Amino acid sequence: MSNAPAPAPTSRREQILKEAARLFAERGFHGVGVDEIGAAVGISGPGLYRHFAGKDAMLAELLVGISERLLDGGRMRIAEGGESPGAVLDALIDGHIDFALDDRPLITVHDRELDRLREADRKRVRRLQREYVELWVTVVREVHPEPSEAEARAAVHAVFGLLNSTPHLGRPGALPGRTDMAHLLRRLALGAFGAMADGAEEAGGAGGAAPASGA
Amino acid sequence: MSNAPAPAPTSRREQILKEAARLFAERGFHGVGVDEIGAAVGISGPGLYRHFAGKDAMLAELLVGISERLLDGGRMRIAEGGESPGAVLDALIDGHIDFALDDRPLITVHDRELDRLREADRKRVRRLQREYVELWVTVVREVHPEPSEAEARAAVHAVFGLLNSTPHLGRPGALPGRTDMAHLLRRLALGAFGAMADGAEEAGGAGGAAPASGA
DNA sequence: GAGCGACGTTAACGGCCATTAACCGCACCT
DNA sequence: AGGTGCGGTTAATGGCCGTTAACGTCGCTC
Repeated sequence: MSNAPAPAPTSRREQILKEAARLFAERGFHGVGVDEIGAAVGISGPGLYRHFAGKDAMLAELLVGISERLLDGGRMRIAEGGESPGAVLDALIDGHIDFALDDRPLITVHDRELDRLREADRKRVRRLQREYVELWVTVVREVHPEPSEAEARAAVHAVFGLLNSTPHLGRPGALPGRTDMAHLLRRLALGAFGAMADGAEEAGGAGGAAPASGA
Repeated sequence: MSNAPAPAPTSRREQILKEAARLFAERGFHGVGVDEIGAAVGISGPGLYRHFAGKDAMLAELLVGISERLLDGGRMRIAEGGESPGAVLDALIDGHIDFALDDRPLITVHDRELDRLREADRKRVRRLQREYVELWVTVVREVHPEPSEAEARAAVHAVFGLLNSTPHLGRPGALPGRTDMAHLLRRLALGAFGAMADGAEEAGGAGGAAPASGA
């Protein structure tokens, strides 16, 4: 309950959340004042309190929202099931890349401001994150059974770091465009997972276990 | 006689910086009060002003310090020159991993609080960061000449994200120990760079394509 | 054509927090 | 002894900022 008020497609709430995400990403939760957030959507200061209980509530809704969307997306892709575990992993990677490229500010805020939440919300977000990670770990281990679970989990975290690196990129166009970037990130991620396996089996079977599928 | 006030090697300043780094990493620059930092080193509150001009000064010294150490380390390893470009890249990676594993808080603060600096300091830090990246780009392109410079640069950023992922790891020991972690990260990084190259040449060589050199 | 609820506005209030003031004691030198 | 200065202390001070109050205005429905 309590949800589904938003009748309109892009309600005021969503507009506020979007701007808040951008500002939080740029200057940090504590670095942004409510007046700024208000100004960003054309209203000023305390007007925000008609839409949110407080500044904390905005952050909470942002973080929970991201985590849920990531997890739901992951579950969906797994449920759809590809032709092989490798295809599912590809789908997970592509999904995460879309997210990282399209919602940079959210990604930034996501792993930066978690501790500013109230205990309850923080636990909820952590739970969602953990489930998302475990989703990946499961799939990764189907594709690459050799490494230990601890290794696989660490590798998943590392690949998240890799995929989430886009926000750190400098403004200038000294970088590939969106499409090229997506392809590059996908390759890098697959390469990393492949190397995780290669090292673990030590067999020297460079074959890479035919990790990918697509294209 | 008072117990060793420790005028020793690790001066009060360094002690303060270390604790400040930890706290900034945990709760963010704005999230930490000077009283907390003071308490962490046994003195309280404004006593810090005997050692630093202000809270900002601590952050500035931290960020400049990290950036300089990273860059110097990188330059040194390049100057030493390995037996091959691949060996140099290995050295860069190992160096960065040591840093990431030993100075987690610093790494966290490093790419989180950059914008809280005064214009001058921020520019300085950015310059150092950029030089460090370019160092890597140069070496990477010697090992893997095929990809464009833009791709190589993006890949370097991504690998930084991968290597810097350690701070995000949960407390529990559900993860590899330091040594295993270092080996794993190294493999992942090399795998990513190898995949960057594989994709660029389109050779279709599914395997690791003998990415680096090292062991 | 009155009433009401959604949405804003501006003006306090109150707390937190970085920074400064004013003051202290010990170590060390002469 | 006497002075100097470094490293601390506790008590203001002053500003920023989240939040609340009190008050207006549409636009809608009965």
